[in-house]
Parts: sequence; C-alpha cells; structure tokens
Amino acid sequence: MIAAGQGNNGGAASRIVMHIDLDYFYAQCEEARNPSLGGKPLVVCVYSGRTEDSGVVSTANYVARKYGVKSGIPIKLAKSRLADTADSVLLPMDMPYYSKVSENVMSVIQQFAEKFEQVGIDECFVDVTSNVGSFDEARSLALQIKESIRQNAQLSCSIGVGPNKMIAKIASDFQKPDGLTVVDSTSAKEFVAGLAVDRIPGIGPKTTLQLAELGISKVGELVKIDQFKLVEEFGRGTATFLYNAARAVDEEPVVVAANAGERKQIARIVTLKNDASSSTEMSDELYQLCRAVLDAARNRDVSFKTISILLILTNLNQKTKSRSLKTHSNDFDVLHSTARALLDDLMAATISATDRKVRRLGVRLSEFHDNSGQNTMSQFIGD
DNA sequence: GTATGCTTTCGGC
DNA sequence: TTACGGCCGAAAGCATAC
Repeated sequence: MIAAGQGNNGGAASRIVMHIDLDYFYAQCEEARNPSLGGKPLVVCVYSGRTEDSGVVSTANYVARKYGVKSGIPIKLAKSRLADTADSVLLPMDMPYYSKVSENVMSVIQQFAEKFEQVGIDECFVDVTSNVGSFDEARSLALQIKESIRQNAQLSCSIGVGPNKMIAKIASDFQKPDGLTVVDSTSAKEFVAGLAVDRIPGIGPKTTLQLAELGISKVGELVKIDQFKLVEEFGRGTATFLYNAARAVDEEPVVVAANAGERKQIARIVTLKNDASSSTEMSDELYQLCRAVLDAARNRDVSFKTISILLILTNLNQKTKSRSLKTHSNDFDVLHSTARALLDDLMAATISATDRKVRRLGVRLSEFHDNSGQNTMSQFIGD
C-alpha cells in the first residue's frame, strides 16, 4: 500500500510555494551592467582557449535566440547564425560579476518570505504560506517581488506559484521571460494531468521509457494506473513518487538549507591545448587540476573521500572513473597519486582499444567532511 | 527482496 | 560543411548489506 501524501485537508497543512527563475541570467546581467546592449542579439560565451573562437555559448538573450543561438552550441556556429546582423555582441563569461548580482537578488527576495531556498545561481523557492492568505494574495506578492528585483537589479524573472515545490517549478517555466503563472490547489491536478510525464522534475528518460511501455505518456494517464502495478513495475520508492506526482502531491519542504552554499562536489575541467593519447601527455594539466580542486576544498575547510577523473574524448563522449578512500583526506599527494592511477586505468580502458584521443580532462572531489569545529573528536568517539 | 551506498552517466544552466 | 565549456546535482546502474 502506498502511503499517499495529503489531500487538500488531510495530513499536512496546505502551503503556498513560489519558484523564482531569473530570465536568461548571465546575458541579462550583462544587459543590466550595460543598458546599451538592450535590444541587440547578445551572447555570453565560454572560450576554451584552444583556438580563436573555440568554445560554446553559455547563454543568449531572447533577441539572439530568434536567430537560433542558444546554450551549448559552438561559438563559431553562433557567429554564422548571427552573420546577417550588424549589431550582435559576444561577451566572455564573468562569473564573479554574475555571482554578485545573484547575491544581491537573493537577498532582495529573502525580504519577502521567511522560508527561502536557493537552487543554483539563478533560481530559488520561497514558502509564503505565512505571508499571504490566498493564491490571489500570492499573485500580488509575486508581482511585488518582480518589481523589487527590477528596481534593485534591473532584472526580469519568471515566477510560478503553486501548492508545492513541484507545481511551482513547473509553473515558473510555463510563461517566460518575465512570466507569472499561478496554479492554486484546486487546479493543480488538472494542471499536471495535461503535461507529458517527463515535465515532472524527477522523471528522467528511463522512467519515461518505462511508462511509455505501459502506454503512458501524459500525467493524466498515470493517475489511472493501479498502485500495486506501479510498485511491481518500479519498486516501492519510485512508485510512491509517481503515485503522488500524478496527483500533484509533493511534500518536499522549502528548506532553509543548513548546508546552504555547501557544494556536494568540487570539479575543475580544462580543454587540452592538444588532444592526448597517453596520461603522460596530461601530467602538467593533471597536477594543476589537483592543485585547483584541493585549494577549493581547503578554502571551504573540508576534506574529501571520493576522487574522480573525467575525460571528454574527441568524439565528445564522456568517461569517468572514481575511487573512494578508506578515510577522508586533504592531502595533496594522496589526491595526486590516486588521480594519476585513475587516469592510467581510464586511459588503458578507453583509449588503447580505440583511435580516439582525449580532448578535455577534469578532476572532481566529493563526499566531503567538515574539518572545522569539534568533528575530529566526535569522529574519534564514533569509531 | 529490499535498502543502502558506491560508481558512472546524463542533462541543466 | 563544420564548428563544441565548465561546472553542478540527479538519475541510473551495480554491488553488497541487511
């Protein structure tokens, strides 16, 4: 038997949640800094440094998007698509600046609600249940927030309001840029019913395919499936999630994250000057990457347990290999020698068998442990 | 059988 | 005609524990 979430009245109290998403964020930051860019096709680029225009588009404003320029396409392709425009602008990424803008906007938003949860650099959830008495009031509050962000940071955003995080998130994507979509508790079920199942955050390609094999493509069809069949097909955990999601039920709280800003992984990736076919050709880069991730970890005062090597091959396929240490560490030699061994393994497994080479190399740390405070003692006692 | 944890891949921004 | 980043967290795939 699936333990269903609350109906509108039973169980947990009903909530009003907002999801706020800053529009085409990096590009809009550039427009805010330099208003004369407004109305021109604007493209924020990540240059890899390998050749003059090698790299990809990070973000494009909506004017550039009309020409087919969007995130992830090669810079050279973006240029060719904008060839007929006289006034298009390409800028390199300026993360420190975008981070400052984000901090400013997030602090503005926090003034409107007690419960605030940031997600990434340009999104957040707020629970406004205690701030408003109805979804109509929530709509007014959302408009106030939009205006305040505009006043303080010269940025537009898209807001979704719903009875939970899932609905709010889907709603914020419904109309953009500068959108506002309110889905109250009574219309949430029919709102999700019309959506393709993969619009539900948490339903990926695998689950989508499995559902398709059961003849289900819309959320509305998922509601009709017997709960026991769901458990049989997906296992208890996923079945419960699907059962609830199909009914617009999501109990995930807006978390005033105790671990806000604490990354779960730290990675550094570089594009090699020349494609490599052996580990020795990448020794210098590997050393630098190890130094870089370790610096970042030490700056946050954490030690790591898991070390991963990432390769992006010339055909853009990705390969990774990772190893967990017996105990947490923040020692450079441990990191460097483990990374070297992983790289050798990975090269032996992926390169020697083919004629492909390595284009990009990365090192990633994860499974962190806080070094500060009393943790050493509790760790000792715990053992 | 299921839960849990570790490793690898996927995909968003 | 082609062109191709640097991160992150979540999902998926396995192995082992309970």
